[in-house]
Amino acid sequence: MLKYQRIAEDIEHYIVHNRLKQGDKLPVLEELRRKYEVSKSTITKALELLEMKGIIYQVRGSGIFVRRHKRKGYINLDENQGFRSGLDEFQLTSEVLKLEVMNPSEEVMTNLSISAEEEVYYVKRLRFIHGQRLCIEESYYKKSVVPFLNEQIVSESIFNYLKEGLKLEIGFSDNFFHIGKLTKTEANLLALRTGDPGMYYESVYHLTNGEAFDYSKLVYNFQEAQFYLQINSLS
Amino acid sequence: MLKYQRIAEDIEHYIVHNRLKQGDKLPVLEELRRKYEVSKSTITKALELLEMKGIIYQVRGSGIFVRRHKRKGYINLDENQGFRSGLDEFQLTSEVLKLEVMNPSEEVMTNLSISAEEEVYYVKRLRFIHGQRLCIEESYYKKSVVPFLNEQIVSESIFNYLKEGLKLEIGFSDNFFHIGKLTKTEANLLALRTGDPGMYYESVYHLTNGEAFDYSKLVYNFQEAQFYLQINSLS
DNA sequence: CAGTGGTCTAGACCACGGC
DNA sequence: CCGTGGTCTAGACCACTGG
Repeated sequence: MLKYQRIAEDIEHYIVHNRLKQGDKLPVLEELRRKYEVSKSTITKALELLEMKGIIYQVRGSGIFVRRHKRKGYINLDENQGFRSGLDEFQLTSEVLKLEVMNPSEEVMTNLSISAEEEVYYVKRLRFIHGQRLCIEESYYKKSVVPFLNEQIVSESIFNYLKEGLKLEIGFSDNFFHIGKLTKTEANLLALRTGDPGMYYESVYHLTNGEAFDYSKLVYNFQEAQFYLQINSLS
Repeated sequence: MLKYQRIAEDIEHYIVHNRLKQGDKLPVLEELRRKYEVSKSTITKALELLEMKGIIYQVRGSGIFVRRHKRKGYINLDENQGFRSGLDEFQLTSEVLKLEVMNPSEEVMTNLSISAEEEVYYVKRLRFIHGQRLCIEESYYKKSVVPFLNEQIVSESIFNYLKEGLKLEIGFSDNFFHIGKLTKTEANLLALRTGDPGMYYESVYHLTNGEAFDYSKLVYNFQEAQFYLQINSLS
């Protein structure tokens, strides 16, 4: 593990452990530099990481402050699935509806940039949060990247398996969503009524080398799904 | 303007101007360094910025590549309002329903971290996209930060005024949303039916010094609203 | 004007990809 | 093995905040 990652982690732990609140001041840069015995740039890099994660903000001429404006019960879109699995705080379980190897449809071919010959795993799950129906999930994984899946893996956290088991390095994702009315089939699965509100969410996940390996389509239950998102300015 | 910002902008223009596509390779780091006559770290910083913005991705041992998986007609949540105003591509107009100075409600006090005495501007607008009703927006601006607003400013892009006119430096925002059914009042404004799907979106915008200055509540029309979001891994 | 964070440099060394 | 991006250092200088 790299120095700046270790330092970032340490500072994050420090914030959590000391129950620091929004706006609380952290030690100044020079002090951190002395504490960790690294160069200024390394500390800067660590703080930059924490800033991107929405954990702190830095004010020139003033100091480094804690950013903590989350609301309880909201799912963080950034750490959804592929990234920092912040869903641990939620009791998330799954019922596997389908698991098979297949050839991709046009839609899947487009989103994963593959040909009709390349096989994919198809996984359809019903996901529960605190025992309530949260969403229907249909995922397609490139078989060349994810060579094996079974009922057990798929009934737990797939992304955890991809990262811990297969050591896949996930780089970035493209996400699209809109609101609509549930079809009869969708409503049945979510124990709602036809025409009730639903959020339709699509993701394409890429490895660090840019290769797309997962295309997922989700339909969220309007009664259970609430999200939050921290955005930085990036001048 | 800083060196690394200027370089990042230049590279972005280069990508757009040469119509580079997803996966196209950019010149290698050393070449860019020579071209711009700066140190390696400065180029790295510029590329990091572009990476965060979702414009490129870098692969160690391989190169720098263009990332361009947007879908047309989707609103980018990152560059919504406060940030890179990418809404220019959409024909966005507003009808002002209300504009007044008032004392904050409990809800506004909490979200802006202010007391009951501190006055705020209240703006209610109906926003149109390509002439269609996109959303109802209710915004509260701290009067101490935004001392003046009038009908004309408010009928155009408020954030543009805040940045260009007032020279406010926006640092980050916290965003929350969920799905629900429209009330009668909401449905009337959006020309939909009571009980139709809607997306309820709340934002709190902060200056670079961490001070919250805008709390906004939006209700999106399910027929017009579709969003995208690029997420990076941030190990 | 002292304190604090931000930019930039030059250069050493490391880690990964692909031939 | 070589080319490529990533980390890290030490230090100079700059820009903003707040008393």
